[in-house]
Amino acid sequence: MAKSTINDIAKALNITPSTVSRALSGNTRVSAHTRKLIEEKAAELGYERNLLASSLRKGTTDTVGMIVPRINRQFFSNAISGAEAILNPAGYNLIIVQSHERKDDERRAIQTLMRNQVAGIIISHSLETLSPEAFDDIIEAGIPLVQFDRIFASVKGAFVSNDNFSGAYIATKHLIKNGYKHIGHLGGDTQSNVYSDRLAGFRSALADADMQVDEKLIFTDCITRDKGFYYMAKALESNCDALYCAGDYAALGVIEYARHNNIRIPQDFGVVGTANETFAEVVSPALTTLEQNAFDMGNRAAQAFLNIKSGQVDNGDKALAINVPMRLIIRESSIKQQD
Amino acid sequence: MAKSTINDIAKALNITPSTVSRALSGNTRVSAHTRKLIEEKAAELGYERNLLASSLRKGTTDTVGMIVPRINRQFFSNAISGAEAILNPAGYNLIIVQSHERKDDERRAIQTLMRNQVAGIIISHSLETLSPEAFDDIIEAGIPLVQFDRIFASVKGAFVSNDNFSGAYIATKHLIKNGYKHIGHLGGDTQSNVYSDRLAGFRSALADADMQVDEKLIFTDCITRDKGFYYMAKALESNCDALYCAGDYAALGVIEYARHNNIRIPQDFGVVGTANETFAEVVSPALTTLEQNAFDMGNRAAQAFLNIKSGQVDNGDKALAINVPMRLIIRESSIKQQD
DNA sequence: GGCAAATGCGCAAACGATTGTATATTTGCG
DNA sequence: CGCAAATATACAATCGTTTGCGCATTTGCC
Repeated sequence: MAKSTINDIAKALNITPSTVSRALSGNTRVSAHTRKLIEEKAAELGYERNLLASSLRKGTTDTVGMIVPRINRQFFSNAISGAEAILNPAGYNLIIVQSHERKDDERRAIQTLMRNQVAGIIISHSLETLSPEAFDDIIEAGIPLVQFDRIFASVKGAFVSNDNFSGAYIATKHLIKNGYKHIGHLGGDTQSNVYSDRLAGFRSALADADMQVDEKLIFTDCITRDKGFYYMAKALESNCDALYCAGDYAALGVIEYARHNNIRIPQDFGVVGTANETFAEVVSPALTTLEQNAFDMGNRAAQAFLNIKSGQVDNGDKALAINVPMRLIIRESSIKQQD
Repeated sequence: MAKSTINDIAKALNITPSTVSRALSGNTRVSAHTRKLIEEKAAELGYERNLLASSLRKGTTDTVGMIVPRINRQFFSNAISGAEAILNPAGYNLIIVQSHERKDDERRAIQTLMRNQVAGIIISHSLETLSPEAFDDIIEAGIPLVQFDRIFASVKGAFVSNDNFSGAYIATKHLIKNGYKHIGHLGGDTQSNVYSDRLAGFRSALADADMQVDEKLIFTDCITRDKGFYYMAKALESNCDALYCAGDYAALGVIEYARHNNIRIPQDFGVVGTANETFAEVVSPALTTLEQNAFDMGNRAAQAFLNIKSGQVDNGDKALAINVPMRLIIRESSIKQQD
């Protein structure tokens, strides 16, 4: 019932807490005999080390904080699993906090984590966060910081991002190769590296194919299903015949608009999404989409943290800047068929 | 850079740490004048309270641990958000751990949380966990415990579950009303309350309609897409014409099998799923499904924790046993049409 | 003006674990 | 056997906060 401490064990055995501590923390000089006694007593009393006390004394915790906009997105939940897969074996616990895409929540999350003396912070910032002062605070406090996916380039320190530019380039190229002629883009807020890079990749692919970019076909606040539906209508007014969407939800809206209006995908209209959400494979027609290797990104972000922690790389050093390739998963929605 | 402490503030102001502590923690007897001085100095030094030290001394933390099988399921991520929505305003932080449906991971998670002296634990156990000894440990250690969704009835203490029985009953009834004659069930491991209750509800609905239950049409290890696909074939061999599935992924497998084999849903075959995963609305035909109000459940679980914490209810008391109703969302896949 | 109550703050002991240093005991070796 | 070295344990300080107690000083009230 009442939690037991090393002092209880010490008292019961008529020895000092220091010996108990040493015995329980492993290797230091304690005789095999007393060690055995201590271990037995500890088991008997159901002793569990109080990590608060331990961390306070040691001045470091084995907890890493991870802040993401929302955990109910495949991308982020997989990234979390990827980070876990590295951190747990390394003896760290991961604590996960959602910012709900809100700046204030994010700030609060950072504060909470710092007050809890986390060993490091891995973050993908909320879309509402436009300036990263809070991030600099983290580094200044000497806490290892790793940004992933959504990056503030101005912040010192490690980051792991998708190669959004190349991904968008490939996706757009794919639409071009399939014979679509008037290709548009449903993107997100270009204040975010994610969306500005995707837009840039889109433009670049068209330029390389000597195709004109029609600015009327570029929408930069379109990452939801509703918006996708809405802007699809707009795009059609400008004779659009294909869209590269920076998000699958927007692409879904596009597909639904097409279905409601008897526009045949992929024959009359091509669409490529981004993220490979679960529904992408299942929706009809199945959605061609750019996959982000979320698990891998979480993995690398965690690895970057470990590298900083182990002193291989300074916190605040840009040495750990990683761009993870994206992969185009080709399905039905973008394969133009002759009829 | 170097983190500052109340001692730093005290020294700078030539007062004692106790006064600083009192000033910073609110109301106690500190003059307005010194309080102001302290607050200014704290801001100047960028002071952040060290929660480890604080909690150690106070003997309690403001952190609640939540253990779920996986965060990348709509149900669990929404339940987490629901819990957050209650706990954050109440001054608690939520730390989330995944068990990955593994018994050992779950055990480790419990241990970690307890070592971190969490204020309480909210858990939906892994499917691998068949006996709940670890749960009793939690209560014995005096830590408030709330089970949600997946419940061990033998464990003392609060729980919040779906009303799986009534939900399955309604879903099955719906298929009956739509004229399906030979209805089967794709369920999960009946060692879990979730699936045994759904199976019971299914049986009960058939019984109340004076319909025979064909045991060959009941499958109890079928909650994945692949299994759904596979058992759909089996079910058809026994002339099945509708399935109530205890999970949407299995229902998806059913739909895919039907599509590949030119079986028309809903005309020739009816299907109802459970959980209302994102794809349910999007798949074609759109899937009729039983919605679990995950957010609400998380909410109530958190509320139950608060009730225990505030002393309104004893930890280990069954008084907080809540069954949350499920709601049938009727879509295309179960509406038998005459043709 | 005198006395009780309230106020403001310091002192010091916790919370539970870790760890540098000191002390006692044992061991090894010539 | 004697002495140095190694081993096993104890002592005590420390991590940063909180908090009961105590002592001044101020305030309020008759």
